[in-house]
Amino acid sequence: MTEEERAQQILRILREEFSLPDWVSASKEPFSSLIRTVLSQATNDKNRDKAFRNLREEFEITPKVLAEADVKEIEQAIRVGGLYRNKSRVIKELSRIIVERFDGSLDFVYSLPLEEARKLLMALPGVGPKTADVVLLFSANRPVLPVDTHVNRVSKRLGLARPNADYEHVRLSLQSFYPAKDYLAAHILLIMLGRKYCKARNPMHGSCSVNMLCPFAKLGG
DNA sequence: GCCCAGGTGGGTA
DNA sequence: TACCCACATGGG
Repeated sequence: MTEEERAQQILRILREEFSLPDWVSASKEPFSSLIRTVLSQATNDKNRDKAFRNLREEFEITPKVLAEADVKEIEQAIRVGGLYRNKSRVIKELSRIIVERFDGSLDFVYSLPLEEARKLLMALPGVGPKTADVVLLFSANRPVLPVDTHVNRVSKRLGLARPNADYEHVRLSLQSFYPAKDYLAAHILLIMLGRKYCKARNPMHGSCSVNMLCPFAKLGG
């Protein structure tokens, strides 16, 4: 079996094992997508959602409104999400930059060449490759496959990326195995696999191939 | 009480 | 370039 065939088989198994949530097909407005993604950094979904709801109750989620908002009020709204001092500063500051530099709009994510759009996003404070790629994929359906902590770990354990690969290498490796139409599904499904079977520090989950509960036990090594 | 969660940026060698 | 660390709440 070639690497490509193996990668395809992995995706097939994942599709059988997990069902993609409904929201996956809905594309989201890029600015609110960016704010949600910043709030999600190193935080669980529940707290991210609470923080986003609280923020939306206090403020209209637009660059103009958030650029002018009081940082302390943003802090109070998003506190439940954790890392709230950093994130509140980041939200205000990136909003200000979007107003001043991009005329208050992230519409460039739809139109600019992918690498340019990516660079512009990553130049915003608090926006690294993961956050930029999530916005590009989820709101503009651009062909990038975001690598979060689960995707990174699981990809390496399944041999979809080299063990010492950095963010870009993991992303390009995964993208080379799948057609662009599958990037979203692969991203979500690898996360679901990581959450369920391949915990970071649980020795029982040290390798998917030795955990008989894991669907990849049947793939071996 | 301890560990983890859909990262990023700043510092050090 | 390659690590190391702060950031911080809530849930299991």
